[in-house]
Amino acid sequence: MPLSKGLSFSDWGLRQRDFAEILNISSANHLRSEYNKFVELMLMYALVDCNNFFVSCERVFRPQLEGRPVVVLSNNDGCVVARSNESKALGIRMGTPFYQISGLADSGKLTACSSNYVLYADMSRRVMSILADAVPKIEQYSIDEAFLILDGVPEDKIPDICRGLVKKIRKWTGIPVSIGIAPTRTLAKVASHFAKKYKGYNGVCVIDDEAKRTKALSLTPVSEVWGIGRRLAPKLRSLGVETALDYVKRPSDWIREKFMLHGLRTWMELQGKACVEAETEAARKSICCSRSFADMLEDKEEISQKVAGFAAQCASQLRKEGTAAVHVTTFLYTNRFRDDLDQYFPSATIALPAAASSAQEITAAALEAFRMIFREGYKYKKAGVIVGDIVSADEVQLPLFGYDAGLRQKNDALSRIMDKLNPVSAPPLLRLASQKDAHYADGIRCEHRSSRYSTSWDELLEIK
DNA sequence: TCTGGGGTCCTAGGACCC
DNA sequence: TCTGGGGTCCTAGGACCC
Repeated sequence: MPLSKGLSFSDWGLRQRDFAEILNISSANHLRSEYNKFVELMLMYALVDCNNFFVSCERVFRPQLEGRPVVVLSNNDGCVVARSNESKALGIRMGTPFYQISGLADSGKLTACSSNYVLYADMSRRVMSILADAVPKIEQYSIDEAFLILDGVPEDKIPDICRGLVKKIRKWTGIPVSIGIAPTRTLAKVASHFAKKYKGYNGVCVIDDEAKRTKALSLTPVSEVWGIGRRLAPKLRSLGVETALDYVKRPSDWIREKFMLHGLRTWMELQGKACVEAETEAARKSICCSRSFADMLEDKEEISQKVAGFAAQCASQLRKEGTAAVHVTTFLYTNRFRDDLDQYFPSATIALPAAASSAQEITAAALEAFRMIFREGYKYKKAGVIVGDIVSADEVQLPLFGYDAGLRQKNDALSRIMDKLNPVSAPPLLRLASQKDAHYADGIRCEHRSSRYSTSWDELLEIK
């Protein structure tokens, strides 16, 4: 099949069928036009990544932590979720349970911070708004990462723009960032790792020619590639694939057979052929609220109050986003680390007669599911509620029969009052009776939490 | 003693229908 | 009594990301 620019599918080392599948194309005519578009699309992507983000946020308000080993802990001060370069150098790994390194903290060799998501969300908002002001469009990928969409920006200007952004963000927010620039998202990720790792780049690394690409891939362990996780990395190593370069050198059939479509996408991206699409701004499909308990719980009433609290939080989030959900799932976990105890990981899903977002309806369904799965005699460590099949609130279809429209109106009205009265980031004043005094964030251990410097005047004034 | 939370996508396999 | 295969839908589980 002849194609534009004298290229054929085999030049890409791909079968036509795989190509169509990767780009999610079904008709043959469509395939040709999409392929031509694809070949001509030669965008550059820039990935902005905040360095050790949670640690950097803590350091902005406690500069004495600069240059010292610091970690940020998960909820319940359970395990390490962020590390400074100095704590990485101490050999502390991501996900390490805190009790294994609390000795270092006690002896003053390490500073451990409980996580403070209100602070991190606010700092993230500041960084993102600087980026959004500087380029035509950004795609926020996570709390600490964003892709810059540089349509219409001359390619040779991009590195300078990015170097300017690194300086500006550091100066205005105190957060250090690294930027990777490359023709695909996956390669931009690789580039950002280099920008972060080697001081000489001054925070910006560009992969824009074949020599740089090959060099970068040969220095990148396959386990660090975006899309290759902790399960696949050992499998790849056992097959003799150590570096990202080893990976792209394997034929596409081999990749396809062993790692399927997902692996093939990564393979193309590493060759510099973009096929990971933009994150669509589609609404989310589910919302989850879950917590581990500081201690294991056995009492049915106590756990049901927690579940009611998670459900109320999900409902509140739905209303905030102007959406409603059809399915409500409740799940329970026993303590998976305790081999000596009986294990039980049940879940149940309730389908509502119509998509809902009121605290009453979501909570009632979550509790119904809870009653279906709860068994006496287990020690529960975690519970949660997921609301799924989310639709926009103004598109909710009400059933014709067997449905109390008046009750729904009352429920919605009460929920609106709760939204007005309850503060955004503090325990709510108004709760359902089933919640008793349970708020989704209650009962969480956080003995090392910093102040909410950026969002609370009282706490800002405490800075010494 | 102590081990996070919140998402997405893909695939395999079972149920069911014709 | 014996025996088939294809399509669709759904769900559970596994992989990934931060």
